Amino acid sequence: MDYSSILSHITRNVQLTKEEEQFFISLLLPQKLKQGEFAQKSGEITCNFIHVNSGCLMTYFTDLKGNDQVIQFASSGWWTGDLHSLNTQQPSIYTTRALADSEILLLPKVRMEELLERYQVFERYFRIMFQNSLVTHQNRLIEAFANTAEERYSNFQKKYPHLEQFVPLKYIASYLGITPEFLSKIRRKRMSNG
Amino acid sequence: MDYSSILSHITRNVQLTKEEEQFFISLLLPQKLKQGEFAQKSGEITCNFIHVNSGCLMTYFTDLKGNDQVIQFASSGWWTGDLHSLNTQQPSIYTTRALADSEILLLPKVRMEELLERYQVFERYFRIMFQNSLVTHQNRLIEAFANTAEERYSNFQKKYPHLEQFVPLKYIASYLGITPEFLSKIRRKRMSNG
DNA sequence: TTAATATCTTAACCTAGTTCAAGTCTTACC
DNA sequence: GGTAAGACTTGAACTAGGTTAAGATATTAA
Repeated sequence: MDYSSILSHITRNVQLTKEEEQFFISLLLPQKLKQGEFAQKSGEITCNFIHVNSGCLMTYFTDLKGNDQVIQFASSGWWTGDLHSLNTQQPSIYTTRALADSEILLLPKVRMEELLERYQVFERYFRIMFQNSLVTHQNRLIEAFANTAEERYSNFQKKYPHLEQFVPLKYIASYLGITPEFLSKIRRKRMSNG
Repeated sequence: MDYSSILSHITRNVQLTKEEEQFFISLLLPQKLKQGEFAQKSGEITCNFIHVNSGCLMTYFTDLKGNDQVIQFASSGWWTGDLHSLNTQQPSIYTTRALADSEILLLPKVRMEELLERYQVFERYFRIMFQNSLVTHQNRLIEAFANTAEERYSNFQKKYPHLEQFVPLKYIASYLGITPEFLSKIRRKRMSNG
């Protein structure tokens, strides 16, 4: 397994010594997923924080009516998984699944705690990472309320130009908070208007 | 100014020595706001991270059409402000304003950096705080997509029972992502159905 | 190659939520 | 005390987006 991707993402924010790098890598469990396979199923307790090394995963939530609601797409360089379940060790309400053949690195909860205890630089790294992630989520919230579905679709395409090629449209619709039928309408309207 | 509230919120997550407590407090700038006054205006660069000691603040975003979109209410014990502007030192798109007479504590960006440099325990505190905040934001996102306006209003009332008494309804409507008119309708329907 | 299954689109009809305009109730201020 | 301004409600007309159901296009499996 290639660790250069995850290390370069970390060293964008903090500097690591060789020792810190080595220890960090020693904690990670590499795993390969084929398209459609699960990294985490809802109902299970989340034991690992997940880093995407290559490929693409999505996390979704199945509501009472049985509808899947896509919360997040995660491609190379992203952390994903259910933080709430990881923190509280309650069963997760989310499912995380590979949209393409993917390589992921699992950081088990107890190992992560060891890491944070031992090398303070990782407290800093995760503080910065969560802080940035929070900003992203705030933006998505504004996006969801202030824009129409069509605007959200445009913004999605700008932001994730590579995703649309291999993510089924129904999941994109779900991510945008609309039905696949309505996304179809938007796309059709676009075609005729140029 | 009384620092027991902020200290107790911190020591819920990490332990502080007397020295760390003292240093932390020495960085804070107390400020009193009367109802309606601004803690931060959009267009300005955010210099401070804001902690609410008493009272209540709201943060909103004014979109291109001139509509205010309420992002967050923050009452005693909450951190608020614009993290994106604080990080990047670009002008903020948010306004933060007192909904009631309030006491706030400002932690200036440079002081915060000093603090994190000097006492690692605060890296840990803010890491945990941002991590929890992220979970809250994820939940709000699901809430926004998966529930009707009426369900969101019910959940809001359960979650913030004290707010409705002094927050103007139009801001609650904005927080819920609907128009004041439609909130009126929901309330009316509720009355007649019991 | 064919059946089977999942994805995507179309169209008719339906509803949650918006827009706009008017009217009531407070609160604040000269 | 009168009037101005903001907050809340009401109702009628409208629209973004949902629902249902059917058909068209992949994609997969055998």
